[in-house]
Amino acid sequence: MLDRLTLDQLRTLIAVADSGSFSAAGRNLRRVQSAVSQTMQALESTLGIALFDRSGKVPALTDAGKAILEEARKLVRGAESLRAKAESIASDVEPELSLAVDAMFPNRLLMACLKRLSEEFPDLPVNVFTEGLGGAEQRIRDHTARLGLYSWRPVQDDLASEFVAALTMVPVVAADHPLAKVKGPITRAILEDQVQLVLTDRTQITARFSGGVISRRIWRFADLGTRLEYLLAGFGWCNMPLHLVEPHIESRKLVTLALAENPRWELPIHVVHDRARPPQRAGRMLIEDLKKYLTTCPRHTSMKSA
Amino acid sequence: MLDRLTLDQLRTLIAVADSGSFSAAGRNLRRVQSAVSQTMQALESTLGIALFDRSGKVPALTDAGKAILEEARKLVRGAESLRAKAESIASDVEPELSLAVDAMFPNRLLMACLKRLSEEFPDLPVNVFTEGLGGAEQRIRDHTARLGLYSWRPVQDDLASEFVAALTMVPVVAADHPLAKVKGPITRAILEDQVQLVLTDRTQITARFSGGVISRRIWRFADLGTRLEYLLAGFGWCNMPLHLVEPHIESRKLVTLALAENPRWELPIHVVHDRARPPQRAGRMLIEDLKKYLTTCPRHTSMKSA
DNA sequence: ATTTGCCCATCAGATTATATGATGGATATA
DNA sequence: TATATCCATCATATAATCTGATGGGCAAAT
Repeated sequence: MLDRLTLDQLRTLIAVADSGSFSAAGRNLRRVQSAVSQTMQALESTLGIALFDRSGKVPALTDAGKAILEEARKLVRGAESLRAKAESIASDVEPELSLAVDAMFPNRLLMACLKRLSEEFPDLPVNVFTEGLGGAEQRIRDHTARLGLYSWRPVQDDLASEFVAALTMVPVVAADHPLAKVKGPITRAILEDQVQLVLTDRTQITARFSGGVISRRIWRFADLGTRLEYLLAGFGWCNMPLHLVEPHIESRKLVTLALAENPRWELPIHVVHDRARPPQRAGRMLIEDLKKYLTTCPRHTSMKSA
Repeated sequence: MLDRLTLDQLRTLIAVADSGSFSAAGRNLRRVQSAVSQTMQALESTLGIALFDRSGKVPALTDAGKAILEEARKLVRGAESLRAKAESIASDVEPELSLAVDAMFPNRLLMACLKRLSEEFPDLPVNVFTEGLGGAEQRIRDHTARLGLYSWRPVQDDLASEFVAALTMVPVVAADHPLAKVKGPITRAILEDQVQLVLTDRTQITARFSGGVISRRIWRFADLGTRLEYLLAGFGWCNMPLHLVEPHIESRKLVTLALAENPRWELPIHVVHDRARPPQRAGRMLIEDLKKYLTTCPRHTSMKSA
């Protein structure tokens, strides 16, 4: 034995501290009391300090013993972390799964897929980050998320993507907005004078991307929810995912604009990961489920899949 | 054995990775090669993954092996940390010693004491933080320093202190400053109209302490060095520790002011620690040395000790 | 092609460490 | 006093690790 300190000694110390006596620890560890006694003596001998005051009926931890107990807990947690890593390698399952999802993506769909994932991998920690423009990609790049679900930009050598869905986008305005009263197709000339409510990128990733901007007068918002509120309040018009505005259209709070150009268009959504960090079993299962769901659930009529 | 993972297995893995082969690792660990081979097999069996690709002449670490190696290094460092803690408990020596020292304290004296400390405890890491007004006490409070050497304020229930020295303070001005030309004692009325160069507290600890401020016109500095430069440049007067200005006085760059009140006064310096964190052997030795040095070295004539 | 040096896996047996069960002493409670 | 529970120590059984021998393989030098 190269060095006499062992993880077993430390686990036994923790068991003694948590159970209150050597024999209780032995019962918990399914060992005889004398084995616990000997292991504690071996640990004291290895470290060269007294961990227990044995003047009472039951040995009491010394101050030194308490300090070492704390270190022991850290070390045993580290060992559990190493074991977890080995297990995830062996099973080809991620130790955890972090998703960065565009705020436009339909949450009901994602929740259904994540519920199934949780049933298959009950111990898998899952983080879901809802992000605005550019935020999801930023998370892939800084490794705070493993998978992204967002409108992906092409020509990215370090990122790999798969098309998952096309999000139907419609131009809408509040029912009491002047644009709602225009008869016939709305030309670009009419739109240019109206306020367009535009999403802005908190990051610098899409800073130069100005696709879809038609109006000369622009109000910018960093998140979809705030923009929707201003839309409903009649401040201007914008393109919105159909599934997010359908209830408001049906309740006549919003009106679809009949544009002369681009009346409806599709925003493609991809699942994206860093090429150096491909999805393992859990991630791959989630991706397959997302695609399957989009094929087999026609009630998501605003969605299209490959 | 409660659990088969051992620190010895992990140390052996590290030795193999660092030396390049099982037999080289065995030589480093003073073991036969077959013991290393068997230990690696036991580790692979314990974790359930292949750590080595054995198709070549020398086993090569797999990707999984590399990932586990990294975790192994963390864990072995944790074990070393626990051992260091046990050793410091056994020897009643601090694991490390951090000092927060007032910038006015004579560095030559402190260096001599620290040199002796280093000889007595060659493995003791030492940090010295030189601080302006209030900075040293802040470090004691936020536990970034264990001992402070500064002009201590009384009535601090959570801090304990010992008087170490009295620092002689003298009012000085640049030789070409108008104050240097005044004949006879300088009254308060004269001083009040001149710029006084004052140290200010970066922290809030002594924010309300304005002792020693006489002039109506005040320039504030956060550090002693900058203040000295402005003093030498003739911007104003101030009280300085004698040992810091003695060379300038002798070279006639600075002149001592003959004040009608308080011509010279003493700034008491204490060694301070948090009551909950008393000095152990190393700290106690340093304190004793500081006191002894101040008694036995009369060439530090600007210093007084208890 | 042969020789030399170095590498590793496996084996049998020696050595070391750990677990078990018995024993006796101590403490706390009824 | 009797009972229950605790621990340290001991002798022995069991398990784990180390050693040295053996044989196979690879790479470089002759």
